[in-house]
Amino acid sequence: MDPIWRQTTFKRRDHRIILHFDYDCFYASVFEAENPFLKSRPLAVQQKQIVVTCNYEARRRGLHKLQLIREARKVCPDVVIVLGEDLTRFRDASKALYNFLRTFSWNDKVERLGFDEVYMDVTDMIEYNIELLNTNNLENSFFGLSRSDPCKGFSFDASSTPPNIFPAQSSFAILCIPNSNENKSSESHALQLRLLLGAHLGHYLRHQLEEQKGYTATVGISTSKLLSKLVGSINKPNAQTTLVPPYLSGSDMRKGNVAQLLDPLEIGKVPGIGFKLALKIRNHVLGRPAKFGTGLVYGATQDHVSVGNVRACPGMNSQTLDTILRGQSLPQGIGAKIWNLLHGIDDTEVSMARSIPKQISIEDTYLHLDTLDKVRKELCKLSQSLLKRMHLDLLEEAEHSGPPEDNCQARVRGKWLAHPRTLRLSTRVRPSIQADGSRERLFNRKSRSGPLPNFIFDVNEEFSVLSEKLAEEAILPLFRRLHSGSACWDLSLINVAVTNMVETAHASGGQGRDIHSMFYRQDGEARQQEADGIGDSTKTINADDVVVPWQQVRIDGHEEPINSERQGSEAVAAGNGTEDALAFKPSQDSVVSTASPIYDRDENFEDEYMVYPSNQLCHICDAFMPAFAMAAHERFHNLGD
DNA sequence: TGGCCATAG
DNA sequence: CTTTCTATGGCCA
Repeated sequence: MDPIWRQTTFKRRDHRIILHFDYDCFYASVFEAENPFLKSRPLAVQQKQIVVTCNYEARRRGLHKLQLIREARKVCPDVVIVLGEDLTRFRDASKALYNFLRTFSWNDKVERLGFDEVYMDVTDMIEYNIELLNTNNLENSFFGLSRSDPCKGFSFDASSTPPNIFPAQSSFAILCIPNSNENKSSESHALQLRLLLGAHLGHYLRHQLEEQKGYTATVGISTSKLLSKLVGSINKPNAQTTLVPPYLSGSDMRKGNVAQLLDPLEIGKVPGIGFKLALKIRNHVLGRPAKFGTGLVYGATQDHVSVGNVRACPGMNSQTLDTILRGQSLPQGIGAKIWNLLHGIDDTEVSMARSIPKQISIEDTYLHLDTLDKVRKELCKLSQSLLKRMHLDLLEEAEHSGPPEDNCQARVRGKWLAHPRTLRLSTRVRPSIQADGSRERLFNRKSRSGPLPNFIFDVNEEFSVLSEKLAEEAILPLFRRLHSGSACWDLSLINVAVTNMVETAHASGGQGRDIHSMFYRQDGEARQQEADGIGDSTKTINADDVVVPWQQVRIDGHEEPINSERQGSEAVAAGNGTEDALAFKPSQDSVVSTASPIYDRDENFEDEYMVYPSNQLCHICDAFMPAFAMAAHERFHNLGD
C-alpha cells in the first residue's frame, strides 16, 4: 500500500554470509570433553528426574531427550548418568568455545544464543577471499584468515562440492561458466560463490572446533540468521548444510529454495514465532476463534499448520497479520515482520560480541512460600548465588602475571568490569486453581526495582556477609513494595536481578580487539601493532609477523587444556553426584583419537587442510611464506593497484 | 526508567 | 511432549 510498506516487504537482500553453529548434544559433550572415557559410553545428563540430553551412543541404544531417568535405566541399563543441574561448567565451556570462534572473526559480529548456539557474520572474510580466488586454478585455492598475514589460512579445493546442500538434489552449479552475460544469473552466480566459500569456511571452523577444543558442531550456511539456523538443522550431528540459490522463486514454475525450506515447517518452528503468535496465526488459518485460556493443555500436536498453509491462506498478507496479531504490546509492524519471516526474509544483524552481559539474574521456584521468614531465607540464598555470578561475569580475571604459584585460597580478584546500577526483584504468585476449571494459568510476574547499593562491590568482604546485607537492606524493601497491600501471598517464584550495567574504564577497551590481538600472539609475545592494524587491508607485511600455519598455535587466549587440573578439582568441589562418573579415569588421549565418528556425514569430503612448508619469498614485500599461499598473496598486492 | 510481554534455549 | 532458569529486546506510560 504505502511505499514504506513495500520497501520493507519482500525485499531479499542476500548480501551477507552468516554461519550458524550448534554444538552437538552440548551438555553431554561437556562431560565427554572433561572425561574422554565417556565418549565410548552411553551417557545421559540428568536434571531433576529427567534426561535433559544424552550423547549419540546413548541415542543409538534407544535413549532420547526429556526421558524419565527410570525409563532410561530400563532401556539401557549400563547408561552412565551424570548430574547436570549445576550450570557453571556448561557456562564456562560455552564461553570458551565462543571466544575460540571469535578469534576467527574480523568484524566481531559473533553472537551467542543460549549456551550451545553461535551466529557468525563472515561477509567480510568471504568478500576478501573472493577477490583472492583464482578461477583458473580452483583446486588449489587458499582461504585467507587474516588480512595482514597472507599465511594465516587454509588451502582447499574450491571446485569440490561442500558436504551437504539444500535442496539435496540440486547442485552447486558454480564455477563452470565464469562470465554469464545475463544480469540476473550472474548475481545468482556471485551468491553461489559466496555461499561456497562460506561452506568451506564453515567446514574448516568445524574441524578447528573439533581438533582444538574437542567439540563437534552442526553448522548452517546462508544469508541470514533465520535461514542459516533453519538450514543447519537439516543434517544433525557433526555436519553442515548450505542453502543454495536460487533463493527466490524464478519466473518459471519452480519454487525458490527458500520457500522449499520454509513451507513444510510447522508455523511455531520458525524462529521468532513463539507460542502466542503461533496460536493466533493457527487460529486464524483454521478459521476458528481463539479458545480463550483452555488451549494450553493439548499443545500444538493436533492441528498441523505449516508456513506454506499460512502463505496460501486466502487474503493473507502483512496487513492481515497485523490485525490478527495485534495484542497487548506487540511491536509495531509485527505483521510485516512475521510476513517477512514466512518468506525467509530476516534482516536482523548478528550483534557484536559483548564483553559484559546486560543483566544477571537468579531465580528459583517454590511449592509453598507464604511467610516472611521463609522469603527472607530464600532471598539470602538467591543473593548469595547472584553475588557469585557477579564475581564470575563482571570481575576481571586476576591475571597472575607474576609468579603463578601464589596460590592463596582467597582468590585474588581483579577489578570490576562493570557496575550494575539497579536491582530488581520479581515474584510470581502461585497459580490458584479455581473451582470452575483450572483456568487461572497466569504466568504473571511482577517486579520492583531500585538502586543497587555500593557495598556489594567490596571484593574483600565475605560472600555470606554481603549477601545477607543485600537481602536485608536492598531486596526486602523491594519485596515490601511489591506486596504492600495484599494480605496473603503464596509465591511460586522469586527472581533477583542486577541490570543497568555501567562499564568501568577497565572494560571499555573492547574485548573483541584484545581477543583478536591474541590471535597473533606467538611465543607469548603480544604484537600490539597487529591489533592496531586490524581492518587495514593495505597494511604492509613484515616478514617476522608471519605465523606459519603448520605450527600449532594456541589461539584461545586463556587456554585451558581439556583435562586440566582446574576442572577436575572444580568437579570435586561441586560435590554432587557427577563426581562419581568423573573421578575414576585418567585422561586418555588414545580414547579421543580412536573414537569413531559413526555419525559423521562428511565422509566423502576430504580434508584439505594439510599444508607443506616449502617457503617462498614475496618480491614485493619480502614476506616469507609457503608456496601455496603465494598465488593468493600476489593477488593481494594486485588489489591495491 | 520502570513495568510488562514475548521469545529462545 | 515440554519444565526451569536465564537472557534479550520492544512497547508504553
